Order: sequence, then C-alpha cells, then structure tokens
Amino acid sequence: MNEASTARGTLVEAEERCREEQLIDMEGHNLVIPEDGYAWKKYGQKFIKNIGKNRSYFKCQKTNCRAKKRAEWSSSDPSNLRVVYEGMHTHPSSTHQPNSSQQQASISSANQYNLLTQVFGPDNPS
DNA sequence: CGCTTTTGACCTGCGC
DNA sequence: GCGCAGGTCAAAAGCG
Repeated sequence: MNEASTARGTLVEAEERCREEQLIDMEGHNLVIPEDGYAWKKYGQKFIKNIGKNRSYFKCQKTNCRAKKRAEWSSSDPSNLRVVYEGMHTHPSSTHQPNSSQQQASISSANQYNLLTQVFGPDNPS
C-alpha cells in the first residue's frame, strides 16, 4: 500500500496529524517560535476574530515537503504561543540536533505543552 | 544579489 | 442572495 500514496493522502488530509505546542518566552516580551529543524516560510498572517488571536501561516520550504505550520498567539499575551503542525515532512530535518533523541525532545515538549494547555488553556481564559 | 518577512487584496466556504 | 471569516497568493521592502 503505497506508503508514499498513503503518506501523501494523509498529507492532504493532514489534520489527523495535527500537533500542538506551546512555548513560553522566558523574557515574556518576544514571540519565539520553536525551531523544528525545518525551514519554514511565513506566507501570511491574519487576526482570527473567532478566537481573538493572531494567526501566522508557515509553509515548508521544501518542494517535497507539503508540511504546514500555523502559530497563533493572543494579541494581548504573545507569551501564549500555540503552534499547530499540519502535514508530514517527507524530508529529514536540516538542523538535526546533537542529541539523537530528537523524538524524545518532542515528547518532552508535548508533555510541557499538555501541561501548559491546561494552565493557559487552548482558549483565552478571559 | 538573494532570501525572508510583511501587508494587502482576492478567493472560497459556510451561515443566516 | 448577501455577508462574514478564514486562508492563500503575490508584490514590495528590508536585511544579511
């Protein structure tokens, strides 16, 4: 079954692979987006009235990579950053880390994001 | 000179 | 049928 086809189909569907991460800037002043080791190109930014937050749209630079990333943060609290990964990378990370446990790092981030999600909440606590 | 980022406009989909 | 929201693409400007 066509792993390529499956991967591609899944890629198109994409959303099932959605991932969320939250990064709190230590300085609480600048908006910092977690480096995945991939090259992202910002292709748009819009204010989502529905959630009252800003949303930035990133696309993978790789032609073979149709992965997309969207980052949203509160207009009043840029520290609350929410990154959603859409699609899969068909190409290895350019900037691999010295640690071979990159996946573990992701898990750690996921764990942290989970905790933060509870604290900050996917929505604005208002 | 090349690449990246930012802003605006346009298009599509859904809801009323 | 019209309006609103969200999403994407294109062009231009700035920086490295």
